[in-house]
Amino acid sequence: METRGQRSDAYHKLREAIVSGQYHPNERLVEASIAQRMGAGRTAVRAALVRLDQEGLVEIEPNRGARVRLISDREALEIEEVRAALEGMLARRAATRVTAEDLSALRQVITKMRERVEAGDSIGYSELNATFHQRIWTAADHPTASHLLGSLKSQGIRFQYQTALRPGRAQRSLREHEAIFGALKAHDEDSAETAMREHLAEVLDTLRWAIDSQHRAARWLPG
Amino acid sequence: METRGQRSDAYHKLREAIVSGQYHPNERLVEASIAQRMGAGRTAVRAALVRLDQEGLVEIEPNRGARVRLISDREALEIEEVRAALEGMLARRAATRVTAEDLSALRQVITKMRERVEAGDSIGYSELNATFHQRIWTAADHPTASHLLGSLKSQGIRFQYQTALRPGRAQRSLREHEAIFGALKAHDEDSAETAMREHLAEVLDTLRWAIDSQHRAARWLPG
DNA sequence: ACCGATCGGATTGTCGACATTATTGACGAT
DNA sequence: ATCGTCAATAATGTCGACAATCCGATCGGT
Repeated sequence: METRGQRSDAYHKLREAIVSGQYHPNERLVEASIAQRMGAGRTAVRAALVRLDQEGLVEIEPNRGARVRLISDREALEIEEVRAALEGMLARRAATRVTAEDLSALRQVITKMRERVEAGDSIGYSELNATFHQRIWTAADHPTASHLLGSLKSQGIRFQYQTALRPGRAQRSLREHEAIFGALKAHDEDSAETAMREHLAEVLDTLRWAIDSQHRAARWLPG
Repeated sequence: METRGQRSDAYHKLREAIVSGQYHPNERLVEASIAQRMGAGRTAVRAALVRLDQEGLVEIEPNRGARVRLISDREALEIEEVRAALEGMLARRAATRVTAEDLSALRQVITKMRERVEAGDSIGYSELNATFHQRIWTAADHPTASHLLGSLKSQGIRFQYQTALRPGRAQRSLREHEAIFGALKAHDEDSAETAMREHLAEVLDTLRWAIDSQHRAARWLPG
């Protein structure tokens, strides 16, 4: 019964390690050391790397090994665009399918969000934001899109908190979430989709701003 | 210089074999026989299977091997929905980026499509349809979305030709493509997106119809 | 005749060994 | 001093062998 423990979760472990930032972008992932570090065989690690490569979290160059894939600024923006398109569709679907439980759960999340905004806790807000969106995914009952969104999310993780830095963003974001909630509660497909799209268009704008100001900073300090 | 040939294209070979229908859905993919059949080692085949599993074309059950994944009717519809959302976004982007060459290429494709419709050649039409859409992808210049669409397309391949069976579909489809072309030519983002969305909504409807009539047929023959 | 246990073939999962390939650093010629 | 060559090293890619697992068939008891 206690034979488990060495399970083939090398994939999950490694994935978690990358997403949580234990390995930096462009850092080399040497099979042997990883295998030792997590008590798995090199074979299992290899398989995990192949999966992560296909998933876009890792890049394998033939005969040159694997490294954590660096998501470029441009790509981060593209990911956000795809997310907007997909979540817009999901919001539409969710409008006709939300249950009472979904709605009450969403309402609770919004309440907590409001608290965080007032407390100035932007990282707490960010996490609530994620749960809000994911609750909509489940309400939309659309495994295909949800799967893709999950994968995209883990790729864009590096940029997740940068959008929270913009002054006044949290308040606006909160209002946008309230609008989405209202549309879902009214079971209004069109409003739900447009509200979600407008929200994510704002996020996209904020991300552009964050990336831009990052570039400005990079030019000042070293020059 | 001719040492190549044994490259690790086991993945590409196997993928092509599956997509082109050489292996049927739910058919078992035995590592040893595949390895022999394409002159690769079992290791390479294993890696290929892992990638294909992550890609959704193959399903691996631990200790029970791999089989060609069967895409359910529901999933086919979901895939088509995602495609609609993504291509709508791409059409919008393409509207501001199409070059003169893009437009002339698209015009040529439409001309050929018209020929096919008049000739009643629905499979030829289907192929032109694919090139039309893909040309828009490249015009949109959005690698992230294009990559996802390519992956989705190969999953839904089994349903590709079923939508052509509906009477009168080709004519309507042709008009829809013309509308998309007009919007792109006018560099009108909004019309481009809505034209594309309406087109794919029609495709989605046709797919629903095709699946439905399939079920009807299945009840008649054996019952 | 039915049902459960058990055995055998087939297939997958894992490991270690070895060949292949890049990369680094030292060396020597110009 | 600079460049190219070459050896040393480290990591990846591949293979064969063996263990673990699954599935079906056979067999014996009731």
